[in-house]
Amino acid sequence: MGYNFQEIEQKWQQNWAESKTFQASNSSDKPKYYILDMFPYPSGAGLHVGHPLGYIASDIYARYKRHTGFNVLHPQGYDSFGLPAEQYAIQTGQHPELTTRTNIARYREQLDRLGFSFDWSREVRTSDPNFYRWTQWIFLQLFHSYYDKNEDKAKLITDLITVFEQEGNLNVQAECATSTAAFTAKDWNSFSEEQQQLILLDYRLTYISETEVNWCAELGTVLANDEIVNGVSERGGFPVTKKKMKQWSMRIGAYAERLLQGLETIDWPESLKEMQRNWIGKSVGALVRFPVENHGTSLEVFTTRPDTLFGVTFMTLAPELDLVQEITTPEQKEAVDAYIERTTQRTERDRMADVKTISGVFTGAYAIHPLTQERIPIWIGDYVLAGYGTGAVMAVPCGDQRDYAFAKHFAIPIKNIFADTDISEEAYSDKNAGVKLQDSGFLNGLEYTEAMTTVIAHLEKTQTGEGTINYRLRDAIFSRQRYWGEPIPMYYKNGLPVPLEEKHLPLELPKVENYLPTADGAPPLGNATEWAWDTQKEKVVSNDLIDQEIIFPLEMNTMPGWAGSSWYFYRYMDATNADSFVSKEAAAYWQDVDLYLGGSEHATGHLLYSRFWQKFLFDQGHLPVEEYAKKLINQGMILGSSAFVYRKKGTQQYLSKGLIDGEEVEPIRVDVSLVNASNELDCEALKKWQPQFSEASFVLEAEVYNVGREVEKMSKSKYNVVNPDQICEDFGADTLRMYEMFLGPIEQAKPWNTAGMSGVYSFLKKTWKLFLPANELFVSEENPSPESLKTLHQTIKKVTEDIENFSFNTCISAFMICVNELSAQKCNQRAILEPFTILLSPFAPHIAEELWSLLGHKGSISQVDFPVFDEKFLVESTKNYPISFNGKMRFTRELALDLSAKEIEKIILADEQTQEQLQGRTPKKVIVVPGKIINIVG
RNA sequence: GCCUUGGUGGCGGAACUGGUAGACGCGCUGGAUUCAAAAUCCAGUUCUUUCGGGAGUGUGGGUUCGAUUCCCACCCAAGGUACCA
Repeated sequence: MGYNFQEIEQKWQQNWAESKTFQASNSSDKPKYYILDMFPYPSGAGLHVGHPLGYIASDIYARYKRHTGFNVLHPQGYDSFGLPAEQYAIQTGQHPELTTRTNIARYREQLDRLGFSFDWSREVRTSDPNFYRWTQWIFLQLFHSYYDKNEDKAKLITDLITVFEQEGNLNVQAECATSTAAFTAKDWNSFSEEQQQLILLDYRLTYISETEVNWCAELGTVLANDEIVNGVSERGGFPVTKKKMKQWSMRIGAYAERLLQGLETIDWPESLKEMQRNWIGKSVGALVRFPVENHGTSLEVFTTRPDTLFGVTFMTLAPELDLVQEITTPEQKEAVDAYIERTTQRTERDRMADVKTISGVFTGAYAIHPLTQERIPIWIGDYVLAGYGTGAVMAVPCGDQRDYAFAKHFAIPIKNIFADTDISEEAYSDKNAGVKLQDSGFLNGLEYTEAMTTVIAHLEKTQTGEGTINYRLRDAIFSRQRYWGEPIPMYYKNGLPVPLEEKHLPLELPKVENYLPTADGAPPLGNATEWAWDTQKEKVVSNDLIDQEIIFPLEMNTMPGWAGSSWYFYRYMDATNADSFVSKEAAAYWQDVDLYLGGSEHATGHLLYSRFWQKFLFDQGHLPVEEYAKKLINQGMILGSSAFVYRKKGTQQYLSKGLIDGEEVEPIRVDVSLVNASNELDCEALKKWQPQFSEASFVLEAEVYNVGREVEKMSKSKYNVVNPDQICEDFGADTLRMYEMFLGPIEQAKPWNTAGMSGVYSFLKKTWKLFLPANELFVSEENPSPESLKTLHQTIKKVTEDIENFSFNTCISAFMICVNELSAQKCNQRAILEPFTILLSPFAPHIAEELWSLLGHKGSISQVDFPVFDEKFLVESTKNYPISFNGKMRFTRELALDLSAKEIEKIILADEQTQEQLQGRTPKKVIVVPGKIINIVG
């Protein structure tokens, strides 16, 4: 019979499910360990071989941790809100919930087949009302909070109201909209309810504002910056334009500094931390005020180089700035208006396309230099962005390349304030020590660092500016014009948003007939007939009943994809709690995620937003820690290898790969299952695959049609998806698990190929044969030989170290060596085979369970203690004498310390083994380095 | 451009704090077994060679008795980011 993986795997998967082997408890004498995977979006294409990569790795680690005495939480769920299900609904009219359910069932089936040790009793789905009621609840908490800059934490908005009533906002240090005006307690108390609410909206951590958004007309929705790639939508590749809309936003900017600082406390990959740092984009510099000539106002600019203040020869404003209209002189008005008109018409895409083109217009106005009182011309130019800093820059052409190019282009004077530098070709933008300032008043002779502190001190003393810190991170837009997402629990009374109360959650998604935006441009929820809030009956009622007194329209936007995923990892701790998103006790027990595994593509999305919510919920006392994931590992994607056929233009003739040179052909992707491992196409199968190929004729080379290959992301639309089911069928889950780990380091992206599968498969067969050489268990109770013990303990050492380091590919090599050696030793002692089975069980759990039970054990192997490495079994044959010889010879450190070169030479010549290796030759040179190793050059 | 990571046989990839480069697997070659094939087992496999050797970890330098590993400069690839003042 041999190794019957199908029977074994089915048997143990069933056994685990029935005995609830992997259910975690929320209390235990053992230390806790929480290992988390990024939960999948259940797409219609099903699971492909890339998905399980991370899950296999985390499963190995979770199983290892159970073996080493931890109470392990290893849950799984589904990020089940999302655009694809909605797109599918638009096309087919099927409710997204229905398709999502079907997809989840399929995912579950595929996941189960791989033998994961998930605790499914804690499964979560973000689209489940029992889950999203808590997403909505967190949204309300954010709405009821503001950020106090003095205490550097989020506080309740009711506290802020108390302050306003007593002393107005004059002393309030809080994150708020830039437009918020100052008011006294008296003012506040005289404001109408409506005015008060509008002011509070400027302070809330989630707020409504008119924002310029990335609008994608084809998708009918707003996109976040990270959903846009190269100026087109990540999904579908549709054009994106700017549009002003009323949107919910999250004040993530309030947490910029803490998000940055927090990175120092967590063990995440350096590259990912760097990405987040860049995204937050902290710059230290100064705000400088330039009074505008003949105007009451002054122009405020942000600069990272206040030391170059004396080098300013012009100012540039972003064309969108309101101030531009105010200060433009009548003579320049026409030119300025024309320029503004031109820039607004240009889409983001156009603007990116010609970064090199320099454009701008003089406004006719002048600013007064705060230190020299010189008149500085004010220009506008679209290289200045309205959304960063103050939307205005002081231009120092000698020190900034963009300013330099602008000045050259418009023949504006350039003043060199850097002594002994050449700026005839380009600006001098380095901050090197040694370069002294000149022509810079009281800064003359100073270098960068000194000049910075001196000038900032001076600005602050003369009240013309101050040192400041600026962040690139913008507030996150939270509204989506989509159906398949969490409804925002708000209704509108007199145009102002009013939150629902906690007891009214969840606010469930209404039924709609049509998932597209309405004819008048409202989001899909505008199609719902039952989408109004009755404040008396406290329930959702029909839109027809809306009046101005008690029944109001509900918010029609839904939440973005990252809402549910920003906190789901706490729900696993207490998945069925109906009273809170997680109980205090469960959160106190599990605390945080010890190890989080997922792709780096979420670096500036999910992984940043979730840290933000975490800090907020921590501030409000709902969670015990400020960072939720101690350690994070990025697993690399498994890429697909797409296959191409080449159609001769305008014909039904397909040329083999080697024949396309010099021909006009169009490459067409074909399903990879139609191609064999040597890139040969099954032509008959292709004809049947799609109607467009039914009339195809093939031009072969050497009797076969060779396809072209290209490595790219695995995706249904690229026909390069390889699905794990067939591999489980042919080789078994244990082989697939080990093979995916054997493919290479976990962090690395790698193309999928099945070429090496047979190696892993034959390893498992050899393992089986080691226990059952003649289809029957053959195990002796004798004491094992020293060599077998040595092999075992070497393997224990290597496997333990490699698991701890997540170096699973080398770990599997160690297993292969071990089995080869034990086979060669004809080892069949229980004392060796039993520990070996435990070592193997995290990787190949099914075969390990089977062998464990064959060895006569009752119960699952999964909780058995992991074998411990014992050095005494490693026979120290190499202790005092040459480890080996190959032109060089190595001694232990102790020996090298004690002996001189001459003495060592004597030992070498006296040693029989060495003599043999030297084959009669005498060493030419002996090099002794005290405390190190000795080289003998033969 | 900037930031991050990486560059080792025909291929995927090993090599701990500098110490026998190429572990392990695939592929390939030869052999055993078989009527034959599959499966299995054994041996070989960086390149080069006049069989003594010689060269070799992207390129060029440097430090060291000794460098894939450390330092400098450059080239290339992947991912991120971009008129961010």
